[in-house]
Amino acid sequence: MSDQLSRVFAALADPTRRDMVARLTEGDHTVNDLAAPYDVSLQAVSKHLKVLEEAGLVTRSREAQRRPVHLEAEVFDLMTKWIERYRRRAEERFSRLDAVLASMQDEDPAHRDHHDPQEGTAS
Amino acid sequence: MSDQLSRVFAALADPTRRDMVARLTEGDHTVNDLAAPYDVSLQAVSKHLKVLEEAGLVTRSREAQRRPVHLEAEVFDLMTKWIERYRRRAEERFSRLDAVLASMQDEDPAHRDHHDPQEGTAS
DNA sequence: AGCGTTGTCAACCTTACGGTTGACAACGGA
DNA sequence: TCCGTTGTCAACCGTAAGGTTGACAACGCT
Repeated sequence: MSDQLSRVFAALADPTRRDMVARLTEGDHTVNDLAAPYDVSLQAVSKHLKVLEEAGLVTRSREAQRRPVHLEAEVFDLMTKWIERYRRRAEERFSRLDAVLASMQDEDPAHRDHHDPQEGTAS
Repeated sequence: MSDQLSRVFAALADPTRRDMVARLTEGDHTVNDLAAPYDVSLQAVSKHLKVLEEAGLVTRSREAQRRPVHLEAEVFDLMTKWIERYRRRAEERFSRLDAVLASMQDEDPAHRDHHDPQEGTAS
């Protein structure tokens, strides 16, 4: 679980943590505040926050004895970039496939061009 | 780990599985084929594929004794939707904050509106 | 029919995860 | 100064994750 992308995905794999992130989009919250809706101990929530923090999704400052939690939405970009990169690749592949199928319908089925689309080097 | 969104995030939290997904954007692969680059047993790869399959990211058909693995890229939308939804919320909040700050400079700082925004249900 | 290839299933091991309780630090307010 | 509030740290527990090895099913080939 070394790299950040893994930590971000792992952090968001938990429904409680996703819900916390969702609520933090409305503004900063204290830990008690965040914990209120869930039927778990405050300590458990504290642990969840640690996970979110280590993923870079959240930062915690100090304000007297309170510890306001703040969402760092830029980290979303990390995921979006990864997802969009491979979604795009998959779609390009579909287009290529469509093209091949189209040319197969167009032309004489006897001897087809074997398009052999260039294999892109993975990552 | 009941809901699909959790399963998808969890599936992509593993670097090996992310790499498999990345390679599958170039086209279907057999299990042995997929396993080749990694320094783990074939059985481990088989398990990874099971995780990806249960997350809906991948399907497996049959072709003689081979079991070609196919990427189901539509599942990406699940994540993108979730991410974009809350990213947008966070950005809207920034805009509102900017507006408040602007009005605070403009107006008398005595008493401001307390917005108390409606809590969105995270699903 | 027998063999090699391809892949899964089952059992097991170790480590990480999510939860608990108990102790305690840090701070504001009476 | 003492107390309540807020939150973290540490120890522990049960379960799931990711890895291994061994057995074996399913199929093509000769």
